[in-house]
Amino acid sequence: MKNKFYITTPIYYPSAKLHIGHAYCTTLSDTLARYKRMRGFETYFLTGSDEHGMKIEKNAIAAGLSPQEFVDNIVVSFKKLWSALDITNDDFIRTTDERHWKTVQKVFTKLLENGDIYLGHYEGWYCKECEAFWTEIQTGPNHVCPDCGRPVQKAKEEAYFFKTKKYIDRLLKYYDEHPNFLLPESRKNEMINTFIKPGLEDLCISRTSFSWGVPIVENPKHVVYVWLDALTNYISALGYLQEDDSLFKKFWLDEKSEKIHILGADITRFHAIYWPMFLMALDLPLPDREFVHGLLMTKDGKMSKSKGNTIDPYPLIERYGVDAVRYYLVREVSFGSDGQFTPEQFIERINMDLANNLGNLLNRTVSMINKYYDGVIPEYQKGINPFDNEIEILIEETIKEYESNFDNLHMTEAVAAVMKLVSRANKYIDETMPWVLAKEGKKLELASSMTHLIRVLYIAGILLQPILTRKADLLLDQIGVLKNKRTYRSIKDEKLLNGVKVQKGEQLFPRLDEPLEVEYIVSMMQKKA
RNA sequence: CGCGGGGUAGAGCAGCCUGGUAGCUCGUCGGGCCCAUAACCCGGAGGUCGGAGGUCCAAAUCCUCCCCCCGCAACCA
Repeated sequence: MKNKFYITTPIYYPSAKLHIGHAYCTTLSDTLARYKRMRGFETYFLTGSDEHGMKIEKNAIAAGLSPQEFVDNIVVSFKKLWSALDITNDDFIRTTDERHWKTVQKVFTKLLENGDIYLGHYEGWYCKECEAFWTEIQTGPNHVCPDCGRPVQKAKEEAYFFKTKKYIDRLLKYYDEHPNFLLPESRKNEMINTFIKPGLEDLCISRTSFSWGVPIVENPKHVVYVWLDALTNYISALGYLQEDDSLFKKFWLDEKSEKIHILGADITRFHAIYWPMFLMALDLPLPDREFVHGLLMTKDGKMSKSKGNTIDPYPLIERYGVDAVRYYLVREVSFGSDGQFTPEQFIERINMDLANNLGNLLNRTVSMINKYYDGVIPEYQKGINPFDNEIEILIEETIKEYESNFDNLHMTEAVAAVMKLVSRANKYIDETMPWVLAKEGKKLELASSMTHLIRVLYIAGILLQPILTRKADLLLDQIGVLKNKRTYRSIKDEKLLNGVKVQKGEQLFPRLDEPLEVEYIVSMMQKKA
């Protein structure tokens, strides 16, 4: 059995502000990391930034800064966003970190010595004005620079290439033997049909046309080009080929560690084809799973800088709180599918699930315990009311469903299962009608009704901790759970809350005025455009 | 014929692999309740499952063709 867990997000490119799509990916990863920690796995969660390349070099010059100053500024904003979203990354790797450079250079040397790399020529369409190479497809039929619109010329430059052919068979075999390596499954077929079958080209891994990158020791006019640099972050952050490689041994080499990369569809090819090849060439174990999440789109399609339809997560966090935003991201779109962000659905999701269902259940339950028991929770007993049994069984089922869904990276479904239990508890109030039981003096039945509701709230509070990083605790505060009883191990303890005093607090999630809030979000979106 | 995903109730989605009463959330209409955040609970209406053909006792589901939307196409999660 595995007892360690290593999870990574992609490293984002600091050429523009992060939008809600980035927040989506990182929040889901964080939720998974928090879940694993809660389940007792020793967990290491990595995110970071991919800071090299010509685009950064150019943007920096335009801003009158050195490339390093330029990325330093933007990375501050990355870290600020992750902090606002309560992201619990253990490390933040920057490709400009010295430790990363060292590892990349040593990796390059190793591949060169092993004969996996050769010096050749890269041929492409070159824009003299922008000093940039473009591909056939990027320049379009008229062969113009996608940046400045001027005509481009065919040009050649010396470059190093990685020999992919050597590893294709091994890669296909790995796909076969590890059906869960690349998820969802359709992605694997896409890789094979689109990129491998038509004949995979060798990968260009160096450039001489710009200098903002990791210099190649053996030939310093070259810098390492994109993917060999970027993908290596997953092991450079753990200390691979550095003085202290204890984390690398613990989380990458140890068979008891599950290694998982979360990534977006657009970079699947690099993660699913080249990254395993690099690792094979280095004679290192491959990741256990790579999960390709879907895209969060707006009504105008994919969010992009050029379309100007990106959603900034900050105003949402400020106005609705980190819990609401995290909940929305995890719950609204099934992890692995594409989804659409609309202001209406954002507000409705918060109102329906968090205010009406969860918040209201807490509120009505605590009110009744105050009213009927002076706030002291009575003793839990099974099977008193006709519907008690059903609730008891559903609690067990919910926990099972939650675990198996989370373990299979179905975070959306895991949360949905919890909310289904909460909803069932709201119904249970109508079924048992505690106000009638109170009037008729049916003490045993009334007590049972209250304790079953409390138990559902307790279970929900614990299970939602990886998502509702703050409000889950506020919920548990209100039902009087001691801080040291908020662990996963305690959820089986039915006597836990006997005699505990509830503490009615503020509404957990106040109901939002939908038309008003939709208007606010829309105005915020237009301000950006 | 570039590759992939999709078209199911007013909106958003599941079901399709392994054919057999079309399901979920929201909205809508009617009712209930009074513990609660105009909330909660119950019930109803609303679908020729993108189109055409085929296989079958039986097709949303399998096969063929067509139409439409979206994404990717070597640095936008």
